[in-house]
Amino acid sequence: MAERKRQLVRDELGDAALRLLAKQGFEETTVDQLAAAAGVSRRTFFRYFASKEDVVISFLSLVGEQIVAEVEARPADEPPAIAIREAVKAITVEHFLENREKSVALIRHTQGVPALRARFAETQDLLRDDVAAALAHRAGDAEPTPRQQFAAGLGLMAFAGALTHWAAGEGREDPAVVLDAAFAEAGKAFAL
Amino acid sequence: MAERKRQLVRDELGDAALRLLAKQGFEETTVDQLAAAAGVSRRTFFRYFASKEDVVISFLSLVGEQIVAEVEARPADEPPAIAIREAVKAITVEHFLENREKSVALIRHTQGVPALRARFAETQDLLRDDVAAALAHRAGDAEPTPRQQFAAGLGLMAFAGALTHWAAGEGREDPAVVLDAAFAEAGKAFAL
DNA sequence: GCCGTAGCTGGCACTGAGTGTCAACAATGG
DNA sequence: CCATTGTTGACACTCAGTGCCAGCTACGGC
Repeated sequence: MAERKRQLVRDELGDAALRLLAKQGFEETTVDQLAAAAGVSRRTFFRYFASKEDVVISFLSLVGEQIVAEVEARPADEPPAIAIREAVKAITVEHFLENREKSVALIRHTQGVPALRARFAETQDLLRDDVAAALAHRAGDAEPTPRQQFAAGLGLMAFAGALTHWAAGEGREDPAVVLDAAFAEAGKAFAL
Repeated sequence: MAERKRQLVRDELGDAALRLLAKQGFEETTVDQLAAAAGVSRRTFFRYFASKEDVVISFLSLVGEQIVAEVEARPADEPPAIAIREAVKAITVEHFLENREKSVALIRHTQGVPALRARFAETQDLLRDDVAAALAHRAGDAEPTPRQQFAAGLGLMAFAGALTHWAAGEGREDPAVVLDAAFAEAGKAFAL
């Protein structure tokens, strides 16, 4: 129950921060202001978020964990491309359709602010390892093969591309359709 | 000629920095120490490198520029996968074979230090846009298509994978062979 | 109800990255 | 010999992130 309270505080803190960031811009806002906006000290802010970027990015990396779990749960004989596509589809639809406006704003910020874009690239890079490991584990291998790593990376690129496209259209399109299109294009990337 | 001198100073500075970083580790070394090792002030260091990570990464992003130029120079009817592969091969062989030890150390550091790995992911992300633009320009398009973006991304992933593999083997293998293998695997990433 | 203890909080001080500003000091050209 | 331009070092400053400690709360045992 202490765990639950901690999560509650964290949500509260994150909401206040996102509101302020949306109003002032990321680079123009200091951590002191974020803490003040939520009514806590700067020190406490850093007990809930490892960095200023973390407030924005943690949302994405939460999605990441669930994608990994979903990939792992997919049938072992399914091709990697399909497994990732369906995993991403399941999680995305669930997460992004509920609070569309917030998601669109979040994605836009992540694309537009250099520091956030960098952090996004970083987390995606780390996530790639985890997805590749999930693919390997699902197939009964101990170590991911290069091909599984490339599949994971390409799948996440398709995911990111779909997110960008979806956010550019204000989130009006059906995520499943956008994702299918992105994965189809990604699959033809190296077509001769 | 002022330009040339500036480049000279920059090289000198970079060399001294890399030597110290290799000895002490990246996180354990402050910018003050890097500056002192080269005999300049901290302020001057930042006139030549935008950040501490930049000393290590700028080498990679220099390679990036040349890859873009090489892609652009490739025949327009060549498939993207081949164009990127050959472009990367040409640049890589030229750059990494000459000073093998330095390259291996650089790659190892980039993989091992979280901050550098993050920066690498970031620059690769930016480079992807440039490579995609080069592909588009070469094909006569104004804007890169999603497929070209995925091709650029997958090509750079293959590049990075090949670098890792090559550095893991102390740089004893033939880069061209390693790259060909990586691109072959990458091409099968989404095979069904 | 009393008390130790465990977790959370705020305040403080500190390190280290990165930036703006300015004065001193070449080097260069007329 | 002088003016101009560019480079450098020094200083001060902001801000992110961390370590440390003292105070406060809540909770279970007695």
